[in-house]
Amino acid sequence: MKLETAATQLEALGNPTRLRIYRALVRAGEQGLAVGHLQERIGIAASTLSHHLHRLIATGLVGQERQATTLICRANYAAMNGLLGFLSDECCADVRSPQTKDNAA
Amino acid sequence: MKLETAATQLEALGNPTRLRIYRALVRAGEQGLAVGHLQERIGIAASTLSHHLHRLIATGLVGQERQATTLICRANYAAMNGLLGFLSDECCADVRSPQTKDNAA
DNA sequence: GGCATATTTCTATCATTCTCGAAATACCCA
DNA sequence: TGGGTATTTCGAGAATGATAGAAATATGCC
Repeated sequence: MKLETAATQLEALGNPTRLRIYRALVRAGEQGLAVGHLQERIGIAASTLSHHLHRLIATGLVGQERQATTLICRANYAAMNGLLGFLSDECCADVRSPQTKDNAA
Repeated sequence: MKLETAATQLEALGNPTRLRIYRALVRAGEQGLAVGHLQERIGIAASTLSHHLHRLIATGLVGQERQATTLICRANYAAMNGLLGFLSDECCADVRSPQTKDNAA
């Protein structure tokens, strides 16, 4: 994973409102959660929620699927695992042997 | 860990420049890295680097220690582990059993 | 087609962030 | 104390982000 991709995903999760949204979606599991239900749960304006959802979707952390008039949102677990992998590989895994890694910034 | 704390740390890592800084510090290991060396490595203005370092330090992800005229920066591995723990516990761990968690957003 | 519900897009405002150069400060050494 | 290096603070400009109300669009149902 490119550093810029990881940064974009981290930034997406780095807003309290979006982190709440994402957490709610993860807790909803495979079943997902409709935008309207998300709105009730988080308690923000629909337009604000739409804005934040777009950012999460743009990073690949969240997916959407239409079911009739409602849009079901789901957390993309693979994306989160990729991000955690990046953090582990690039930023955490070599605490005890930093010299084994390319030291370029 | 509070959600707001996690969001602040994620936001701190969610900027490409800061993620580079953080990665360089992690790779430097326990020895740490002087601000000046960081600047050479990342290639940004000293004032910009200082600004970003402050944000990383404010979140607890990075620590600083004075050695004469130079300031040594170090990654705070405990903080990163706490953040990864939050993501696992709150956002990832219960993929297979979402109903066992408090569902409030 | 017409209505109802769900969601987005548009528009606007306010706040924050990123970046850098210049000036100021901190620390050490002679 | 004077000078030199390291780093921060100040000031400013351009860009981006968060928020929400109003209007527009999408979909299904009758």
